[in-house]
Amino acid sequence: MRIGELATRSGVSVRALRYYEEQGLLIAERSISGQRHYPETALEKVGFFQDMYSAGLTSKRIAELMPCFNTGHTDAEQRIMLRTERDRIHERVTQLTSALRRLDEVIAVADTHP
Amino acid sequence: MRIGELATRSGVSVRALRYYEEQGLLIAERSISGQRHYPETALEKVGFFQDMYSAGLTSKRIAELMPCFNTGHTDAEQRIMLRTERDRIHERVTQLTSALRRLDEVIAVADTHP
DNA sequence: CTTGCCTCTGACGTTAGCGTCAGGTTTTAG
DNA sequence: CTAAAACCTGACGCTAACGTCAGAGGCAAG
Repeated sequence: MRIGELATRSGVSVRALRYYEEQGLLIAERSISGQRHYPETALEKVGFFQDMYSAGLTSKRIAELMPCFNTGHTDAEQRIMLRTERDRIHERVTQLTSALRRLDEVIAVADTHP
Repeated sequence: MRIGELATRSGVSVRALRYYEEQGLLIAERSISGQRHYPETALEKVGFFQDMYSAGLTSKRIAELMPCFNTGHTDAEQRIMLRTERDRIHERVTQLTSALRRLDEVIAVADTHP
């Protein structure tokens, strides 16, 4: 499929998809005229990118993760990085949960003092 | 206390504290010579800011929250905003948890295919 | 054929939360 | 008293993930 279709189906912008290619995340095949063509599997990858971005990983980190994601094979360094990111995200969940509690307290006070 | 002490005690930079003041979040009293002086309660507020920032709220949003945080009183509009932010954070926790699961899968594969 | 939508490559703009000088005053330690 | 350390106000820099033109080519329909 071409870039517009992938954009609408995956819910990201055309610009974002070209950006992913710039970053080495999602390199498309090209038609003779130079237009990008993506396989169906690109959809899944874009979803993975969104998850990772929303988890606070950088493009560079995600690029480093792609070999693992594609082949399921890793070296020692990659496994360390995987755990590092995992732990970072986990800590972030903890932080967010803490923020959530604080907001809930404020909300509770707001409800009893209307 | 002065800005340097608050910075070290709260773990944020002096620049950040001045930035908070720019954003209307934490306005210090001034000595005659113009130096900022903070009460002890500033520590708690800075912690609150950090929680909110880390939860993805903007300075503007946090500024809107401060009346609730300070006085415990809210109007209808503020209560709506509180719930909106709360829900946003909750959704983000869900996203992060999803990202965490994906990473865990990759890690699991990595461990069984060393 | 041509209309209209899609795509291409640059390349500059944006936003937020600070970092980092520069150049000058104030406070503190000895 | 003096030197170091801390503080002040601008003001420019930075990064990341795109947004947003501009200008030009590509492609299915009528």
